[in-house]
Amino acid sequence: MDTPPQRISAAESEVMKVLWADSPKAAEDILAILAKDQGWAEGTVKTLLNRLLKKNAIAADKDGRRFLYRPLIGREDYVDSESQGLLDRLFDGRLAPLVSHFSKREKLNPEDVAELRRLLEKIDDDQ
Amino acid sequence: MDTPPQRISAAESEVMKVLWADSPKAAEDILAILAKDQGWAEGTVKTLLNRLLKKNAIAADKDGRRFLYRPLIGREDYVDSESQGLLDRLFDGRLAPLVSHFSKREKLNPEDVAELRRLLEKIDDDQ
DNA sequence: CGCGATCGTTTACGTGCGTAATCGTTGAAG
DNA sequence: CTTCAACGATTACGCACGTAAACGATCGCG
Repeated sequence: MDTPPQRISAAESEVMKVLWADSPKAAEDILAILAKDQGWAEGTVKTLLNRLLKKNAIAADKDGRRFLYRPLIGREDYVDSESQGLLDRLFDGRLAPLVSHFSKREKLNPEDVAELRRLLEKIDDDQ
Repeated sequence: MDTPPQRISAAESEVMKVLWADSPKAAEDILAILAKDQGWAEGTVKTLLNRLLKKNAIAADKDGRRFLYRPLIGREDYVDSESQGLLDRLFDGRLAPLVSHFSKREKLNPEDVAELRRLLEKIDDDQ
């Protein structure tokens, strides 16, 4: 009876980020990282872990007296839905208008452009 | 004393979208569009308009007995902050990783690729 | 064997949001 | 003038979220 994928909030995604970087991890470790990076108190992190558990976004495997947490949903899937959502909302679902937007806004430095070019070449080669 | 730019919520952005498409507009017109597109009731739209007013995202100019609404913040600025936020959160603020993500996910059709290539050429020409 | 530290669970609370009903004002029609 | 309809303003309400404190179980140490 796994609940269908629910939405992961911004704060929750910070927890996911930690787990995606390296898992499984004990609550203590997660807490340590988030206390440093986000300045969150222990209770905050505990709550977020529980909400993620309820959403079936992570799993907790008993390891002796504590639990080890690991992500159930992949980072790729999360990133995918988030970015697709933005593209749909703002750019009619198309990537090019987004790039165009950034270039108009001069948010593209030469390095970015070079990397994009490399990417396009690679895509060409692949097909 | 214009309050610093506040965050525009998803529902509110639907109202903005209507105004960005064509403004100024009377509440009645906005309502008609959103009732059709989003299925919103009158009260809902009124509330959103007021919240946007409080956020200084739109202005209301008296036109006889009614008001005509117009956006105060530009669509470009909104799009900019939204997309920058996503890039920061998910792609370390860089555009290339996002494009890479989409290509890996096979979300790029040849048409997209062609358009991206055109864009890059144009950017090259411009500098 | 009891006690305290350590985890996880439960409860809490203010805020913003989505959605809407109700209130109050005011111009227009009779 | 009086009353009605139209419009904006105010109030409402449940839910998710960010943030956290309080509670409860449990394991290891003395």
